[in-house]
Amino acid sequence: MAEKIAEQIRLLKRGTIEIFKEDELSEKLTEAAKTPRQLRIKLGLDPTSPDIHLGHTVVLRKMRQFQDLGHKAVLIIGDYTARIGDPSGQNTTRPTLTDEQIRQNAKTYFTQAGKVLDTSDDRLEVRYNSEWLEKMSLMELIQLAAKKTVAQMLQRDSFKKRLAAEDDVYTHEFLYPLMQGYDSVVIESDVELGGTDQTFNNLVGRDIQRAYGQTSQIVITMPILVGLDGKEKMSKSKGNYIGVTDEPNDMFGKVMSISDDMMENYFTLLTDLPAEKIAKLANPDKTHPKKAKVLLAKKIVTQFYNEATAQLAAAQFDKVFAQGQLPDDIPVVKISSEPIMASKLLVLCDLTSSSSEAKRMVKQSAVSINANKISDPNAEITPKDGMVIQVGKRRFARLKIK
RNA sequence: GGGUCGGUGCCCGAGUGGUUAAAGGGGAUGGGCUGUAAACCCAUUGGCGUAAGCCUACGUUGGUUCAAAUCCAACCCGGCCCA
Repeated sequence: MAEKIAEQIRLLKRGTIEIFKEDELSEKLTEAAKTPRQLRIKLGLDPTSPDIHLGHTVVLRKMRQFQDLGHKAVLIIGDYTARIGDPSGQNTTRPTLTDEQIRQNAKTYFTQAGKVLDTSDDRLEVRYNSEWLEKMSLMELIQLAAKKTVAQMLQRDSFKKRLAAEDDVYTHEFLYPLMQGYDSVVIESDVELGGTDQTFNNLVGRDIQRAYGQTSQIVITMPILVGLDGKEKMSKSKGNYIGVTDEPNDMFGKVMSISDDMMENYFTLLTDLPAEKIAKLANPDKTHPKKAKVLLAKKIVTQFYNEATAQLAAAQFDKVFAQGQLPDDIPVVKISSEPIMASKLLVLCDLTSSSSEAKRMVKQSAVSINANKISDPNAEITPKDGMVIQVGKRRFARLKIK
């Protein structure tokens, strides 16, 4: 029994940054196994952006491990909080969403999370926090706010930094940690998962639960996945992300574009490979980095599609980028056979966003027609069936005369 | 409420009457080199136009001027200090 629990802890610890606190987790797991009962594992989701990417899956994968051990995932859709705005202060101009948008986002979010999570009824519970927050009275809110001091709130790293940098910190931002903590009380969570950026909020949950007479949840923090640029965290707004719904070829290509020193991290957080194996793959003396990266890309594509698709994506990648051949699936653009100026043709094929950009591209010898580089943006092109226009390395269009 | 500083392109930031589509940096994109890696080198980075050129842009609105991101006024928004 004790051994089994130790084994579970070992598994659950993989890839985590910190567990508050490990011995409590061990107690909970032991108690759950004895009773028996399912632990309730909380994860808060922000439905302001509908698409989830690999950064989200780091935490979702951890959640899946808990599910596989028999526990229950409780997803909290922060629909109420989303209506107010962004707590991180990253982007003050973020538009406030309508109920309809939020609901829509939550729905797609859920579908996408299902690619990682076990969605069967006894393993997953989805709750919207408007369910209880909407009903909260001002008095109740004041009582909640009375549980924490201002000094405690100012401990939060992002508040501290922003104050030091003389950036804005709005009063309502203090309410987010409190509300999230209150979520934990309502759903009686045993464990809360989150990225390290959520550490403060999630720890507030522990205090709030205690203040409301509950046992404190265990907080497990996961690393923030670095985005494709290798610098900032993966996020949709920064455009450095791999979405779980990205096309296989796209997904594969994006993984291939990460820098070598990010590979180990990606292997650890995004695959189930054992640590020893990863160490071998990440060591350039033992494995050629390109080869290791191909494996990583295949593993990732396989997770969201299947192995055969991953193989195809790998073959396609090799064909287009290693051998410089054309990809199989080039978007077809219908066009009349009238001669057209090159710069206009590019816009028409949606290969550039403006004709000014098109002209620049041509001048920079980025454009080729049927594999022949062109240099005059004003050249008249006579469209032919099957003619292939290429801009840069990865933008293609095939013409079809209508 | 008072004082003071500020609001510039995707971001940061220089510019204080004309030579400003606006220095410099970051980012991004294209080319070279490669393994669509990193590093490095070169180039591009508002729109329309075949071109000459035209249009739009420095918080908002109005004004002064031949000419305004730059001067004036009012307003909106924010930081800091004081209360």
